[in-house]
Amino acid sequence: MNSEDRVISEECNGVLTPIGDALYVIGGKWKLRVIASLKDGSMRFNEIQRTVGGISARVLSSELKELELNGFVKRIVHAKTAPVVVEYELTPYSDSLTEVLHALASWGTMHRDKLRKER
Amino acid sequence: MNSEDRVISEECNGVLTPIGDALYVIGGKWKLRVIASLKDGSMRFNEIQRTVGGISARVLSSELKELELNGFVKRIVHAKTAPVVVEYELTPYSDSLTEVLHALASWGTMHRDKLRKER
DNA sequence: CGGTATCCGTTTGGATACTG
DNA sequence: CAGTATCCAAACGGATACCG
Repeated sequence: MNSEDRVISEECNGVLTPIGDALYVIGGKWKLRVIASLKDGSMRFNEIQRTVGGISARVLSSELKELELNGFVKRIVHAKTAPVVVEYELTPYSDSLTEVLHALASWGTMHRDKLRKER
Repeated sequence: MNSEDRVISEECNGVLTPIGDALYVIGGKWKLRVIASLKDGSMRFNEIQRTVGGISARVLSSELKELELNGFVKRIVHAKTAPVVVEYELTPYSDSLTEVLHALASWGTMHRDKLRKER
């Protein structure tokens, strides 16, 4: 990349890189939905699966690992119980996503209304 | 789904469905980036490809078709030119995504800063 | 330039069974 | 319950060639 290309891609549209960064971490079909579902409080594995709906255990498991790795979710094992109870809860850092979640949810609502009226 | 389940999934967390709706339409790796890149004004195919970066012609072509179908983008053919010139521009409806794009971009910026400081 | 067609490896993700 | 293992189908997506 030469200096003129940099001018084009960074000066003219500095929003592309941040959006790319964001999608890299919270993009995909499930991550935001898992986070949103935990907004109401901590939940157990099968509970999340039921709440999110349509996600398989295998996929949910890997999503939760990534979310933990990126600091959005904390995995809590209540030891000394049999069978073991595991809970997932949001970290304070996940609060930083409030605006994103709100914007997305309200856009989704608006869009669905629009489609309904068009039909 | 019985009525009690409905209470759980709709009343306790009515945000999941809208988020699902939104991701269905503007989710994926590229759609928001293509829209963001067109914010600065209409562009031609290869221009978009260069600006977005990392997207192949085949994929960009199919993304643009979906975006057109969903009313975010308008395809404009300047006829009577040889070779034909095609431009893509955002529709007024794509303005409804301003908040989403802004929230995502500013979160991305914040997150990148956070990672940089942690290293 | 603005794409489309084809090929093909990679990734995603569902279903099912299984384990501690 | 909280996952993991395996298998397998479908989707994604890059590379390349090609067309008007």
